[in-house]
Amino acid sequence: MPAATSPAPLIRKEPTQQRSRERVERMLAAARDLIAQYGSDAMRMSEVAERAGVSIGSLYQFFPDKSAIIRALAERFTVENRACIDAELADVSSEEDLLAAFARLIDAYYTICLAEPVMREIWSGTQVDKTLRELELADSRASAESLANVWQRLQPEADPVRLTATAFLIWQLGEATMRLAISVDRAEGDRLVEIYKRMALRELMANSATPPDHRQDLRINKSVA
Amino acid sequence: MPAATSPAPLIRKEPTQQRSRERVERMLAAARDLIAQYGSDAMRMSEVAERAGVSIGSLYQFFPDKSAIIRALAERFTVENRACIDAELADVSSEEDLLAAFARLIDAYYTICLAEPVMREIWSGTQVDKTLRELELADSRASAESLANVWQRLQPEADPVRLTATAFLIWQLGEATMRLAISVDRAEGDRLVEIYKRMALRELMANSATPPDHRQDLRINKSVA
DNA sequence: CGGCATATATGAGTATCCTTCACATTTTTC
DNA sequence: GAAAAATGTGAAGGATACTCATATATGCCG
Repeated sequence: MPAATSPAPLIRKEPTQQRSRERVERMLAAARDLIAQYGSDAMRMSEVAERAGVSIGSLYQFFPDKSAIIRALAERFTVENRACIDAELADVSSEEDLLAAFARLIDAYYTICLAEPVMREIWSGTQVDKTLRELELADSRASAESLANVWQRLQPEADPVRLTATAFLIWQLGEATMRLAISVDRAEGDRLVEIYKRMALRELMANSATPPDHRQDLRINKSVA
Repeated sequence: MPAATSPAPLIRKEPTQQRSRERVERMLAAARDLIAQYGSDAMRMSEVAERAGVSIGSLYQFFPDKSAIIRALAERFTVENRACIDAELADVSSEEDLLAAFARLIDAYYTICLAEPVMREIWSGTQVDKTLRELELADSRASAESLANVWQRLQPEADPVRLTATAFLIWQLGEATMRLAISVDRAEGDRLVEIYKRMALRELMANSATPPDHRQDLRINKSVA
């Protein structure tokens, strides 16, 4: 469990006055627009400042560095998503519910990813630095945790470690699929998401519907090297 | 089908003389060492030159920019892998063969990823720029193509488009799993690879063993937005 | 050998950014 | 209304990828 808490803060100093809060919003909006237009690499700190109508110094008063702005935007996105996910999983009480809810989540996530050029650019940008990656990982673990909890509730006798790991992987692969899907043309993207959905749902079913020792012949050699 | 050919060349001018060929090798070796030690971000062009015992100008005579060196290293890696993949898939003549070969490939790939700090650093580096991503994508498509071909041979009546898409996704998700697995601790990494393997193999079986309209109730809503 | 063309080598210099800092201005507090 | 805290400024600093005029080595032809 490396990097539990963020080493570099997302914001240097929380703006307390009304004026500065508005300015910070303008900075974020400017960054957002610039990223949407040219990608996070091409985003220049000086441009963000200019577009927001503030000086470069003000920018750095609140955001410790360039990646902090990008992370701040990404975080808003993921926070929104978390709410969506928890809402969707809240009233799951059977396996059919779980499968249906998961399928709906995938579709909803795909829709959002397609509609949000900012996220597309952030994730495909080269400046996806370690902190952003860690943020994404932490978020993914949290989302997977929600899924694993519901799942565990439906299958109390399943191995929690394995369930958690599976949920985490499913989630991570879901994100990988989304990034892939939005980077190819729409038709292929749709196809890929559809296939992923089938794979994930199948795994959800397999883990809950059958006793653990089903199909053990597949495990060719458990560990490598 | 965007970005079929590389817009930026991997090398500016192929070294023709013996002397320069050796120097280019030294540059690559130096880059390799520095990346292995501190990651591709921390790699400085000036350091590469110094370590290789050449001037900064010589470096730029052969490599158009920093990412070109990284890509050149990545390409060597993927070329080796391609050979490995094709060899493994060459004498597949039944579905059992295919499943076994695929499982072996995953394990082998995982072993390599664990053993190659260079690749670990390259993929986890922030400077995974568009060109590298495109290179990876193209390579992935090629590998998936090999898989799809074998698969199609075993299942002539299957839909080629879907088969190709599935092979591509399986491959891409395999790479995502590897990157994830080597970025967490070993025990969790092993677990994740194992789960991925199961998912992938299940998908391989499902697509070949059953008629297409199996479990259509899973397709909650086919297209989104 | 001599000389011309081509390939290769050099590293100080340029360009581009991110980031800092000393100082100015506004807002809050008492 | 004055001290304190928060906020604002932009020129200057610093890091580093990359270029270019110039120099040297190598191959080639007579």
